[in-house]
Amino acid sequence: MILVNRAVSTTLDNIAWFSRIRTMNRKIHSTLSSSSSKPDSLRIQHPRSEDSNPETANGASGSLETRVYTRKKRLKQEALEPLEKKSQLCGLPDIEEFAFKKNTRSSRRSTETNITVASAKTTAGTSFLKLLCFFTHSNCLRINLVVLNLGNPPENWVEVLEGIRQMRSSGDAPVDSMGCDKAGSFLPPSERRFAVLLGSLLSSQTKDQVNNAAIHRLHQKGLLTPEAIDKADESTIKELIYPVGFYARKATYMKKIAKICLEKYNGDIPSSLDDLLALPGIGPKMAHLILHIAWNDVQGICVDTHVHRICNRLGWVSRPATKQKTSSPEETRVALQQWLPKEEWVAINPLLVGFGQTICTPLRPRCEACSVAKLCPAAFKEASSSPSSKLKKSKQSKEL
DNA sequence: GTCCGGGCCG
DNA sequence: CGGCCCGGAC
Repeated sequence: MILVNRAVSTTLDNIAWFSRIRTMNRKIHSTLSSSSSKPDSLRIQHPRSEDSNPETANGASGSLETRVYTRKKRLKQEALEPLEKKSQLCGLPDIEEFAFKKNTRSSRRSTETNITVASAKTTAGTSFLKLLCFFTHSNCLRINLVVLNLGNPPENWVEVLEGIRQMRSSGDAPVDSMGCDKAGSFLPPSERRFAVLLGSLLSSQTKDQVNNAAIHRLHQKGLLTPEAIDKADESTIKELIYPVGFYARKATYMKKIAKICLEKYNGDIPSSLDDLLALPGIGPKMAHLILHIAWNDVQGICVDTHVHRICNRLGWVSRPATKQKTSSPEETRVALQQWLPKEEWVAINPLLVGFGQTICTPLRPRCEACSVAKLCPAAFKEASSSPSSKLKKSKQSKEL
């Protein structure tokens, strides 16, 4: 069985291969519509003959006989992805998106094959039309037709990233000693994931050591499972996690999340972005983090204030059609995802967080200690400002 | 003493 | 949007 998926994300309006997608989608469409309710078979040909890209060669050759299942398009509930909206306006036919729902969990990317069908360079950057093929755990071959748009990456970003990596490899930042990724690494999968979720919840707005200790105390009391949290007193949880910021709120969230996990997810944690976001106390930053760590699934970049601040200092992100800094982490996330290759999406967070803790600090960044300062537009410029100007009524006249 | 932070709530 | 939670870093 083969599942066909189209995931489109692009900022480009008029690229030649849009017509290719249209053609392919029409093919799929007509195949589907002629098949009444039953799934039908479909031939997808590799356009290798007209494709000069060497990557094409790594796929299976010839054609694939496939069965196609689709499902009706999911309702878009948020308007935050201008890219997707735009692509919808381009008049692409609605081949539905096959989203893996419940019961489809971990490790589905192990056998992924990445075939570039076409690529195009434009003033807006480079875009690829790719076929991503992989077997799911239930032995379905899943095919994703993906339009990847790499917007114009900033000059020298590779060099900058490499420089930061080197700075980070020597002096170690707090984030290295303990991220929530270590939480419960000794536990069975489902419990480990729950522990990861708790760790993420606690760790934000909190120093890592404090969070580490809190997790440790919870573990000692056997409170790393949804069942245990559900039964435990909220006040008990409060006391155990106490030194973390917002402990009262977080204890409440933990109770609610545990209950939801038990009732809706059979004691596991949600595996989709949307379902994670629906949990109380879980916003975009933590949802992406949890998806990375617990499910090894990369839907987006985990952008916290460090990533937000540093990307803006480096001039890596800006508001659409302007050169202004992005004003929120969410905006930064979308902008960053437009050009940063997906391979870096997971690594970028710990990298920049650590960098932000040690060198590119919010206040008075240590540009003199930064090896990539010469490539940084903001180097030696900021005495007291960061992306969000936060001088309300202050008398910030002293201090440098 | 003031500001910070992720997410929620009004 | 801006206030709120809460401890800790300036």
